[in-house]
Amino acid sequence: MVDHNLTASNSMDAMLFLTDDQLLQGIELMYFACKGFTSDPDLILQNYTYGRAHHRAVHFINRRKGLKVNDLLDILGITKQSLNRVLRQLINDGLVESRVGRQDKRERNLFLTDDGEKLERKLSDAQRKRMRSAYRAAGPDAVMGFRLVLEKIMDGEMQRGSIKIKEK
Amino acid sequence: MVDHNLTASNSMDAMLFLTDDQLLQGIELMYFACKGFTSDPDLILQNYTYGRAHHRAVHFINRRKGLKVNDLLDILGITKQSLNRVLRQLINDGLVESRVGRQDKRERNLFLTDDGEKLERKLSDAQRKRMRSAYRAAGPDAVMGFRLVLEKIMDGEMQRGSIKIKEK
DNA sequence: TTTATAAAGTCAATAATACTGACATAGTTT
DNA sequence: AAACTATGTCAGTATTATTGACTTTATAAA
Repeated sequence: MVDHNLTASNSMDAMLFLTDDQLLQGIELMYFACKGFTSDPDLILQNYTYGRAHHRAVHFINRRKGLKVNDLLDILGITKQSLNRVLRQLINDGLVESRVGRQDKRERNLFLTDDGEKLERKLSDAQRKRMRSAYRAAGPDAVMGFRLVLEKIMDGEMQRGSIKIKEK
Repeated sequence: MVDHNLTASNSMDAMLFLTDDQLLQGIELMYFACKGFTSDPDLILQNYTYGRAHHRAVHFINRRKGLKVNDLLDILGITKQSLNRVLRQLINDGLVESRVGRQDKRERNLFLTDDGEKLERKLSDAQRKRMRSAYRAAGPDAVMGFRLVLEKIMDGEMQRGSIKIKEK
């Protein structure tokens, strides 16, 4: 096993953590964890006429209630034509409400209806359950590390402008 | 900031780490990190006639040299019809070699050719670079935690049989 | 040795999600 | 009034996945 009783500034860290093989292992770990993470909601979604795209939309509308269509486009990183198909379905089915903006009437603020919240709940419960048991099993210190590394992975992306999240 | 100077058995951990909001934040973090992780190779692949599916195949053939077609199917979790299209292209283009099994001649062992290794290298270099800088920035302890949590997330999946990795 | 099973490969039809390009409508700015 | 912005829509296409049916070749079992 790798001795991790080191500080980040220790000159040995490169040898211990940054070999190509170690990095590839990390990459694979990410791949499988990502896959595992979408599998629970996917199973649930099979009983609906919805897919992952609907899940993502519902998730972010729930997390940033009242966000604008453009905000959602930026977050998801897809074209408006792609989002439109999904959003139209969700609105027609009464899961999402699109309210005309109060200041700027061109804008539409998106909200989940009660039914939309029900679906969101159903989908995220499965993921939360998995996340909770992983967090519990790994312990608080590991969770801090997990979050930190993921944030650092994202940092590179943010700098490239591929992920845009407007913080108000 | 959250005080993480705790042990995993501390009874406060639930309150500190396992609120629905904390869990949703973790879920979001996973989403963005996964997205960031595929974006570098995606950019490279735009210059080819290949997509993510080819990348995944090339990655695992490199990581488990000589693996059988069925092994690759299990790892990727797709149908053989889906894999076949990808594999056929890679073989025709001379990036992957398919050798008849020595003991069981029904089996095909898959290997990367020199050209295949070149592409694999090109694709994984981008990901390794990102992983390396994230690991460096986060530090060794965080990396241990990162790996541990990801493994725990996968554990649930393995138990469900959704991910099958045959260890020899 | 015939029969059954297994590994791999193929063809066809379909679905979900994304893309580009073109265009429309309503509202805001200049 | 003209230009721009936010949203919505239609049409066509690409990638990656699916299911179902079938073939070929090789191994295992009766």
